[in-house]
Amino acid sequence: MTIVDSAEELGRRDRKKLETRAALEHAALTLVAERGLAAVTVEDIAEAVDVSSRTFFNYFPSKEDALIGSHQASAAELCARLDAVPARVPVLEALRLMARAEAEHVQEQRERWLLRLKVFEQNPSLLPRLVASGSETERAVTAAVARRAGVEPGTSGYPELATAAAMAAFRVAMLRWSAAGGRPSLPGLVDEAFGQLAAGLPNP
Amino acid sequence: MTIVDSAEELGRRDRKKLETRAALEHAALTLVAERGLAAVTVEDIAEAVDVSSRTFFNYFPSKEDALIGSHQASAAELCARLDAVPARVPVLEALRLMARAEAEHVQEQRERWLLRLKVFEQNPSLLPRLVASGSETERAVTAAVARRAGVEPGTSGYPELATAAAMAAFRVAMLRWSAAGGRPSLPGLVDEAFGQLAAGLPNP
DNA sequence: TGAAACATTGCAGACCCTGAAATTTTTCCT
DNA sequence: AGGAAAAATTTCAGGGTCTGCAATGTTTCA
Repeated sequence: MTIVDSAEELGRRDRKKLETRAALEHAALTLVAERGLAAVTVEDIAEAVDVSSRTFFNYFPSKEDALIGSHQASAAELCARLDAVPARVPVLEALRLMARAEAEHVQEQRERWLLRLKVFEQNPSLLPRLVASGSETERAVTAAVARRAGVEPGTSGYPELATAAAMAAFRVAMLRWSAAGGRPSLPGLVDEAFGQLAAGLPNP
Repeated sequence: MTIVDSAEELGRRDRKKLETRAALEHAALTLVAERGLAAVTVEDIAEAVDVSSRTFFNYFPSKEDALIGSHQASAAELCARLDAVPARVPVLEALRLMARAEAEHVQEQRERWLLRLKVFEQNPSLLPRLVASGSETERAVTAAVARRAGVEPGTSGYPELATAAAMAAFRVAMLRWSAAGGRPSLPGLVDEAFGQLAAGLPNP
């Protein structure tokens, strides 16, 4: 949405850049879905888009990053969503709202994400990166949680745990959604996971 | 402990293998702690132990794996611990006991683990691998949880979520322990994290 | 001791990723 | 339109990771 909207305000150059980036991403996803991660080289991907391999690395720092894509919510975006929730709302509830918003964002790009998740399932080495466990996003969200909870980071462990648990809930919801072919409502699955968390993970 | 015990029943060959493996692990950890992950090559590590780089790859499939080490509880071991807990104990409580046992195991190798965790903190790209994100261990534990909870895996999402949350709790406890220089009791920190989980992560 | 089993090594090679310089394309200004 | 400035792409060179394969040692056991 953001991309499409702003694309019309961009010059030819930046439009082409976005196109190339999207094409590389798409080629990477489809090729890896077909052959598996190990059987696809960067050169394959670059050739499918008809650019040099060096150009690929101008867009993505690694082969994996092309699969993860830039669709990932940026740390700043997630934190902004979190900060937008009134302070009286409990932390876990605020995290749930953040995750819901992200889930709706994902559902808007159904096909793309279902393909991506299929690739992730078939290549488990990519799984940890889901939801940006790059520890950059996690760190930022953790800091935002610490602010909200009124706790100094690094002492109680609460912000770290709440953030990690929320990420886990989101990841589980995404994988269930994917496993069910994208049939159920993703925000619904997110709510369900957060509900179990809030209830203290009682026996089902 | 397992290693030391069984070492005396092994022949010279296997004893030397364990020695070489441990030496490579130790060299990798100390070198990376000194210079950082990117500034240490496999050849550096191999040379420090006086073997060829090719031999390094006979022991570890990648540079990172030498840092993670084989001290990680194997999937089978973790599941065995989980299965050993009486069935009437709630799932989360059983996971807590499993994590505690693992924590005690870690504390027995204090220095080694503190060095490892220091390296992990300084090289965040390694963090996702902590607690066996190999998704092999996670899968096995998830299956054990599903069995215990009497749920068919892949439908409710409960086993996946409970496992992921437990792993997160363990990871947070480990990092807090490391950040505090290994002063607090690791099992205590684990208990604390699981306590917060069981309480539904209420605002602190 | 001799043979089988196994560990180590050197070598060739594919692949990943980076820096720097050369080339082409796009933009912008007159 | 014309041409200079800016930016993207490409080529090239090179270091690092990791894998087969064949050769060479070393350990084990009969």
